[in-house]
Amino acid sequence: MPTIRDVAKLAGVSVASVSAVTNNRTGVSRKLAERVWKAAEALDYHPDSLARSLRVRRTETIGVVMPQIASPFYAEVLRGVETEAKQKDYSILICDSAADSALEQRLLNSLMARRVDGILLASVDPHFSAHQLLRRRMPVVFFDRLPASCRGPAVMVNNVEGSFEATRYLINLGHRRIAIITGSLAISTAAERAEGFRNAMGAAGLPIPEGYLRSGEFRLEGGYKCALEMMKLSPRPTALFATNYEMTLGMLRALRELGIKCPQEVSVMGFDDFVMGADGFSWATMFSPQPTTVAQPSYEIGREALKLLLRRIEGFEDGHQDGQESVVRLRVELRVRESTAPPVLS
Amino acid sequence: MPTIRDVAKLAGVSVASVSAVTNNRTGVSRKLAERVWKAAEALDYHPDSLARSLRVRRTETIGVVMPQIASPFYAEVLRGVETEAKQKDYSILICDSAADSALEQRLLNSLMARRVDGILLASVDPHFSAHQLLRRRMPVVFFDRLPASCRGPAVMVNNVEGSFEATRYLINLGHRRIAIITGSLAISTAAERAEGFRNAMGAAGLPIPEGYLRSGEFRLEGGYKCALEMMKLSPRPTALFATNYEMTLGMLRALRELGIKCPQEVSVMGFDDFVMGADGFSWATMFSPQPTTVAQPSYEIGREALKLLLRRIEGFEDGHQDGQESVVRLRVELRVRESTAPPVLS
DNA sequence: TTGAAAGCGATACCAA
DNA sequence: TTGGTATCGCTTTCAA
Repeated sequence: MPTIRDVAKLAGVSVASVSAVTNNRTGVSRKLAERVWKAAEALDYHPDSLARSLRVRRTETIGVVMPQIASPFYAEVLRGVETEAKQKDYSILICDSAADSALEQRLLNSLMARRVDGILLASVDPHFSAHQLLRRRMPVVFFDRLPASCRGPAVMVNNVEGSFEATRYLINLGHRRIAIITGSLAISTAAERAEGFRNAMGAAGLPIPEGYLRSGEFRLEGGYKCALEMMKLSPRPTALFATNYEMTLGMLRALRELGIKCPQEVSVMGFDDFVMGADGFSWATMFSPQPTTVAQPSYEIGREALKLLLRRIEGFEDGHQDGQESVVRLRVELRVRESTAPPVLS
Repeated sequence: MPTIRDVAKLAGVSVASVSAVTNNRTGVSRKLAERVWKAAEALDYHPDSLARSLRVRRTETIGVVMPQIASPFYAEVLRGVETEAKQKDYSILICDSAADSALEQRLLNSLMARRVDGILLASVDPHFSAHQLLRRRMPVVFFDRLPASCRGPAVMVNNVEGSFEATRYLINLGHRRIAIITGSLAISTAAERAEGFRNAMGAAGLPIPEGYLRSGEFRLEGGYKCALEMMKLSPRPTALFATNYEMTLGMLRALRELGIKCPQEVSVMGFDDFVMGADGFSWATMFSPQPTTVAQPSYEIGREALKLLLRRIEGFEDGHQDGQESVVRLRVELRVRESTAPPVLS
């Protein structure tokens, strides 16, 4: 691989000049620039960004750590991050922690060793401590969820209100016995969605019987198993509320296996929407029944998170570390489809 | 950020010794090692991998470039790559070319500037030339698809045979009028799947009428639009064969909108399976009807591709560039579900 | 067993 | 406008 020295030699100039040219710095004569470009081309020269970053102490790269890239929600967030990053000429390093907090820790260390300029994090660990990051002066912005001991900066959605609205929608349909399944309540999103549910039930004077609020894993299996068990309760719920994408699918699957018709016998309220890539087709239309869901602006979450991080990076460079508690809340939206209907009279 | 010098100073030893210790090299006294570790801990020292890579001329990192991470097929391939990489202590840089060949080029350049040790590529450009990579001595392994001008190394599936079997299955069910939709025939996977289809139809002495073989975009919309049009043909096909995941969904959606019952009125053969993350639940079970598909061993593709790349990287280091044409073909598997049935007699 | 010093490939200051 | 050279943080001879 040719280095800047090779180019300098071939062009008959100094390395400083080559550097000036390749970085389009002002104050170089056309003649010299041309010679340099020609030499660079002849040698197929490409600057080593490792060496460059080492010197300038900046990588123009940010790291993104999330629990599962394959999940449509996170994939869509990622699209938002990438879009915004491309505009700002930042590269991004994508890391999938596979919902494993030890792996997450390794990935964070690796990102810091790589000297990324900042990190976007949806931590799998609800007790994650930002201490290690702050100590190393690594700018970080949380998204989707906020660990208990952190106050920001973060980009999230208004989970409480969204969950409240969704529950109220079911109540307005006439449902009285509504059961909810959330992720581990240690995770902020799960706790907030449970809170919105409780608020709405309380406001309507409705009880939440034993077994009607379950928290399990934020996964397909979690929704599946919980739905199976909830359908054994008596009195049986007339509506189920699943608080993320995977759980929604799991519940629908359980109902199908039990031969319980949705929405005729039981309504299902889901969470997260099901958009597919750039063409805007919604996956929801592929399912049967098409799930009514609380849709998060995933793409926007990604964009906002990156914007906030870049502001924070500049802040670090300028020396002031304020804005540490700024939390951006984006609005969710109820998308009514087929899986919800008034309850059967009983 | 503390550097190796700071540690050396605090421990009262030379930087060379610190380096020796942190890299667990043999031949350092326990005493010295202890002093160094204590100092490193006290300072919260973490080696700069940029500087290290610059010096050792190796990053222990490989780049993966794919057209769409959000697609379940590629996401699953990625899981395979990550699993294998973790075992071998390699980091991976994930790049989403968003089916944009200019962006793909930028990403490749960025990866090379970052001095990754090798690249895994599913190029969006069927006429991609590996010239640029070879000239810069960058080891590359293609996966999923192989550009026309390249002969390997690559990891792919036996598309021709898989498509042949799938078509034969439909024929054995009694179908005579079978239509297929593929991606652009310039892409090797699409061409191979079309070939398997033709072979099977030919072997059975069946014609492929005008309009029965369409190639469009490898997307949901492509499958959707094609199915709409194929259903207008006369005579109308009794079975449709979609040759990737998104197209399969698009076709099912089109049939539903047209009010055409699947599989009672028209059978649909799909491609790619629908597994969801590590829990092994198949997405296929969420759809109605559940699609019969040709399942690719996506996860294995990822693992094999990484293994092959690592062998290739070692080869480059040892100076011999052979194995450039080795193509690994993995086997697909027909998974019969609900979307296929014998044709209605007419 | 430990340390001094050269060098990886860039950038940037300062002098010419 | 151009060039010489120190420097970024680390590894790696080679000599002590």
